[in-house]
Amino acid sequence: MADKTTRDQIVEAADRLFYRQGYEHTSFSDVADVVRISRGNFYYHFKTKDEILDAVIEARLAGTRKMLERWELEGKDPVDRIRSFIHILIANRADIKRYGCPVGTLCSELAKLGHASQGEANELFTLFRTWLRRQFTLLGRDADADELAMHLLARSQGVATLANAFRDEAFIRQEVEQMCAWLESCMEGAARVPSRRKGDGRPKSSDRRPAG
Amino acid sequence: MADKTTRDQIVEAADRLFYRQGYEHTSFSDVADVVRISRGNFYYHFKTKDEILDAVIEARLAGTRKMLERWELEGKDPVDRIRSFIHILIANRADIKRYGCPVGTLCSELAKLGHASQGEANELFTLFRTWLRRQFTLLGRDADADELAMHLLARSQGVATLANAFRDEAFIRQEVEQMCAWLESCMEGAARVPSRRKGDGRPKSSDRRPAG
DNA sequence: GACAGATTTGGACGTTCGTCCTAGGTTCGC
DNA sequence: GCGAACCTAGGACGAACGTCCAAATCTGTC
Repeated sequence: MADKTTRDQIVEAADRLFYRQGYEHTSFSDVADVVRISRGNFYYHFKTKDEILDAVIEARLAGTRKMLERWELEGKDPVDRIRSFIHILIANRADIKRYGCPVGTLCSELAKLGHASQGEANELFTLFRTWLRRQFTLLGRDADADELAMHLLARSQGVATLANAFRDEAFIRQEVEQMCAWLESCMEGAARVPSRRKGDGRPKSSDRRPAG
Repeated sequence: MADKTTRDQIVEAADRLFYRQGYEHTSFSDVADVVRISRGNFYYHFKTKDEILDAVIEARLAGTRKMLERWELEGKDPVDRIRSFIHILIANRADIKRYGCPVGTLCSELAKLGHASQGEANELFTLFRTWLRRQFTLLGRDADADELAMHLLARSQGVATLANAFRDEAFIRQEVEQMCAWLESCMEGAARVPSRRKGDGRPKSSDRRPAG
């Protein structure tokens, strides 16, 4: 902690505060109080508040990419990897209950503000979307991989929103279980996972697709 | 429009602006510009900004209750009524794409602000939850009616969040279709709808429950 | 037409915000 | 141990905010 640069400390504190209080509702003073620097010091590291936001988003993007790579390596097959995604709801349930989803709430807020960095923030969603899509493609669901990815993303978002509103962790567990069951049912009758090979002539996967 | 009281006009304009820009990001001046009154006039009708918010929430609650009653009357059976709920996503797709869900985004914002009116805003969710639960109960799903209601609420929320982030109306249609299919599959093998009678000794409904 | 109550006006007030500047301190190569 | 580059402190600045008030205007009644 002590050897981190001031800039990193600012970004880290801003990240946490933006998540907990929202971007607009977090002031320079709030961040300064946490990092223990003077308000004027910000201007040396960032010219505007928007620049801090961009740095925070960039940090989150980097963290997310790293996490997805880890899942990619650790998961023994796509189903297992997708389960990793679903289970972040469990891992972060306490924060989600109190503050909602970090991605969803940020994107929603920036959309309302008409903020210029909406696109960058949405990239966070796209990261998950693309990653999930690849997993479903690997499972032989080429035709509707994106649809399935978006479906799963949406369900996670909804769970986070309601868990936050009702302050209900049990609901998270409940829905996570159902999402995992849905994932299993998705793969019923699907061909075995191709380790690496592509285009192994599997029949079209659109014969049966429980996507809801 | 002309014969509406100033107070009603304020609430109406604030409602729209809170939805589109967020509560905190909407100033007295913004509302004043829309209603064409001076900023000072607010104090005559409302003592604080929070009071306006409470009035807006109350108006939304009243509107929602009325809508639910209408669905109750117009729907020929619970499945049909639940479909009405699902289809608000279609009816409001343009607004949802641009501003997200009015309920979800408000609750999320107030949660981040630590605002005192969180409870009142969440009551909007509870209204839907209770109504949906009753519909599922009428369908004979007593045991998991609340679970099903929450599930549907969550999915709607997720759809709204993603449709907003990706500015994607097609995704709304896609998911609505799947939700309707899910609703049908929910009722497979379920007893016929009991018109009014309660406790007709139907067997426990937990034998088969596609809730995900 | 005068009066009383309801409504509206425009601006003052104090606070907080993001931004910006300047002066002082620290670090490190030479 | 000196100078340059890096970093920080503290406060000034104007703008915007929510709040509040005194005066002006409107409305209906007698």
